[in-house]
Amino acid sequence: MEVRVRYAPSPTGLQHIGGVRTALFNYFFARAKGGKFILRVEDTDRERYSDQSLQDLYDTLDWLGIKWDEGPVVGGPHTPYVQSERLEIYQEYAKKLVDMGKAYYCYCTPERLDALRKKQEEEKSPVQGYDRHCRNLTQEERAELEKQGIRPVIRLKVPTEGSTTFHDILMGDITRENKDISPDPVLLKSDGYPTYHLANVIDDHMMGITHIMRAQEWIPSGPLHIILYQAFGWEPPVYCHLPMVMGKEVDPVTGEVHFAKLSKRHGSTSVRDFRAKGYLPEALLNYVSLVGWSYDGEKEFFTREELEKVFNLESINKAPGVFDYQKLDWFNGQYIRMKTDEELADLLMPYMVNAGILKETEKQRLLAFVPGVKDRLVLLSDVVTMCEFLKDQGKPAVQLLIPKKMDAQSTLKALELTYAFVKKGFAEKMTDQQLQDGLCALAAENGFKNAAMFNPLRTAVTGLQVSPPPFSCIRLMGEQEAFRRIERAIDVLKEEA
RNA sequence: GGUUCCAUCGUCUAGGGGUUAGGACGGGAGAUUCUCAGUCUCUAAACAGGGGUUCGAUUCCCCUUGGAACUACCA
Repeated sequence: MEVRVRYAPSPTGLQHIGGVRTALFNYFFARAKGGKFILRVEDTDRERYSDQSLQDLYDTLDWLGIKWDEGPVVGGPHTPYVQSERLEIYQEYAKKLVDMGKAYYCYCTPERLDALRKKQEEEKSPVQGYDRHCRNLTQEERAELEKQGIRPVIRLKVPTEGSTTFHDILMGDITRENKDISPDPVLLKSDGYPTYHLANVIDDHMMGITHIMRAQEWIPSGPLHIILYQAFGWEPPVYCHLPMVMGKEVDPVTGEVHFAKLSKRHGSTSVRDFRAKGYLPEALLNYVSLVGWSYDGEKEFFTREELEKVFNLESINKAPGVFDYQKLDWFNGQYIRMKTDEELADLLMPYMVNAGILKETEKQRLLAFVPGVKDRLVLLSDVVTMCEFLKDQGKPAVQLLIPKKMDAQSTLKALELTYAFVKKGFAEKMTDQQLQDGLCALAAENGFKNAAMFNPLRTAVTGLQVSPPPFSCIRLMGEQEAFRRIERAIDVLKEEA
């Protein structure tokens, strides 16, 4: 049987790491099995829905290179794939359940439910949730409430006795006493929209989903969904609950470490933010795939294409995993280093333009600068701070120009020699490597250490003591400006000497 | 509180009845180097505790402890 899996997010916020991990695992599994990956938009929460969230979903999957076989935009045999366009289906099936005596209309007001909840909390009642007030209303009582114009919800009749078990490929059998299952959850809201439970079960069935891969936070509702499948007389799909992605937080006061669902963490975990900071899609995809899944414990670099072949359910971990920002950073640096200068320049350009450092047309300058920063970048956005030196700080302080164990006199000599050489080198269109080798040779000839040549040059050109390689900096800022700054530094040294 | 799930270095993980418990990030040390990075080498660091089962358990079972999730007309 063909594997059919889906990613079914709710467009109520930006796509975050946890969601993307679920999407990825579903997608890879489908590809590895030669099956179909379906995208379904679960936009049944009208209060929290936003168009931007939906757009963000598409943008994110697109950025990661994840294409869906069926779903919105691309269509498919089970159109529509957007739940708000399938309302009649849910309503019809909900009514069917009522007709079969497996669900019922409930007229309880939000106020009554609130009061109930509060009371249960105050009394520390071991029983929580709906009190099944409307479960056994008579025809007359219902007619009366209808007359009052109350729009009812439809609730599922959860059996009060016995237990329900479902099988999870990772976790094994999971059983819950029916009395512990959410008492008669709402299936159809008073606005006519379905809740997750209803819509999810109906769509998964109608769309022929074979494997449900979702986060472990859904385990508690597993039995509930089984009851729904049974009520409809449908065969439930295979379940595979994915370990959660956790965030680590250290209390700044007590120093206590604590963990929580990453999506509940403060701070940015949206993919859009990662993207904006300059994480590469291949790095994020690679790292995220390794939270909760591993290949052999050794190999950890995977392209998307490799994962599409090699991903398997058996190697998914059961325990939740902590999202490690440092390791992600490391991956990002590694992937940056794998880029060609040309590719990296293209990736960096938007950051330069955005920061007002370069114009779109100045790619050649950036290209000349790239070799100097490639090994230094962790995030693409780091390039902006690495261009700090472009700002003219004015005359450099003498102490900054003079390297350790040298004086103004010798530094002056070194910088003059360096300047003469650099000027000539640029005039002769030497490469960075030639310039570097040449300057080292010059240092040796004159009994200077390399640092005696490079450090004053760096400070003269950048005004800083830490910077990308001087020649790279010169290429980015332009020879004219660089030479002006060197001459100015020479003047400073002359005054001192 | 109730219910359910989980448990190998700080983190992600490999392994599995008999191993020097392996790798990676991060940490530490060193090398390279014009600064910072990067790169290379070395290194410290783990089977939560207690009971079983067994000739032998980190591995299988139970309990404890710890962590997490759920407990909405949100998904």
